Amino acid sequence: MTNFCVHSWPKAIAHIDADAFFVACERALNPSLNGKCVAVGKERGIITALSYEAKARGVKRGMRSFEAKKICPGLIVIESDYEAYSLFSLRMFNIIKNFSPQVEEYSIDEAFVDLSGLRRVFSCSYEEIAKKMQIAVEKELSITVSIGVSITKTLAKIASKLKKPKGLAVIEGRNIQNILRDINIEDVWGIGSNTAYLLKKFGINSALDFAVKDETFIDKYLSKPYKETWLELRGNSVFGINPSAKSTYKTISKAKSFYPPSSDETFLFSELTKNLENACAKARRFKLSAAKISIFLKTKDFKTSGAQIKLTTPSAFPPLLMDALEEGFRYIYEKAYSYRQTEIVLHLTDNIQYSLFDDTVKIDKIKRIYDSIDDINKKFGRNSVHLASSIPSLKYGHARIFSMPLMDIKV
DNA sequence: TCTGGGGTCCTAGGACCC
DNA sequence: TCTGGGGTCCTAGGACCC
Repeated sequence: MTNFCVHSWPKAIAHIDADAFFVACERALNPSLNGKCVAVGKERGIITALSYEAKARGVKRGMRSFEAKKICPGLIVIESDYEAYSLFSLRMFNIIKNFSPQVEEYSIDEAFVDLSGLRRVFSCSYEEIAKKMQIAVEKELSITVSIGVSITKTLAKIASKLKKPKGLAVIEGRNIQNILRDINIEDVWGIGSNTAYLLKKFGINSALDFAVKDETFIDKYLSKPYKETWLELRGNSVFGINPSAKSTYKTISKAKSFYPPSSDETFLFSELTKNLENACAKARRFKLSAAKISIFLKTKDFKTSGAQIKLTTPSAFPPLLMDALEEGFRYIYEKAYSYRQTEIVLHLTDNIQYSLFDDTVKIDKIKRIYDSIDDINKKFGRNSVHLASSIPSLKYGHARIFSMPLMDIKV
């Protein structure tokens, strides 16, 4: 074991984490929800976010709504409204950017900010800068955030959780070990259940146990990401702040579970077709094309089988991907199994090149058809127009204006 | 917790090439 | 034909995150 000690502020990083964000947005829009047990996720019947009041009654994320209501009578479950939350998120990031240009939009309700050197600018301590950010967000958006300030991202993330909600905590270099002593190893950012299980076999139960392990142990048993986490816990900043807003994707996936599980070939294939159409629509919005598609079927006992198919020509138009989809489906589908989920993953590229052998005239026609389809779906809602083969999967779905047997269109 | 949906990064191992 | 070493690229799968 090695001890470590860090002095002063080699860097100052804040982690800002909104408190019960989705519910907070709903409350900002509808204050009558204040103080009540509230949860979001009505449309799927699964709790995706909940108020502290509901949490106190034992409601958990991922719980079915009806179960949650049993534990917590009077629980108000509302439909989630991602567009509204995204707007709050955007405004929250903009407020934070008034304090520092070095803001990483880590998730819809979290940001990392580099505050290094700003004490002079604001003529106050890092803690006081954080306090100002907290007040600014609450004043302008009527939502509260918790902030942690420390010398690495990993430590800042631990700090923001210490006093939630509406908390503000600072971990200074000389105080790291005292704080880490009380943090469970599985609560460290980057240490998941598998690694926590492994570490516990070596008697590492707290973040401090891990941080004081010597380097030879880390090198012997763990890979790069865990070594980085280890360094960060010891006060060596290795994860930088990435201030560019996310603008593209490497993969786009669409998955959908259903109940009861099914082994019906037509139904499963239509589910996949729908996944494919939704994924392609998103890819087209970002002007991306799939170079490869992955297809997954998940059985009712959570085993996954999958296939990957490389496309000769990258594309984001379902009709041009249907052969690949079918090929992959035939390869993995087995009658004997019941499946509970289908999933499509598009592996994307942004440079679309047509090979000499591709029928560019046909591709161009399909492109024009999809331009209108995207327009119609935008005006009338998702799935207004879709491939005929995805119809069986829509029988319990949303209302649709009309459907078009696209595959039969002569192009 | 018998498990929802959407992402990213890392690594080991195979293919292929001097 | 045999022998040996070393590099790059790609992929599938695992682990993690919110």
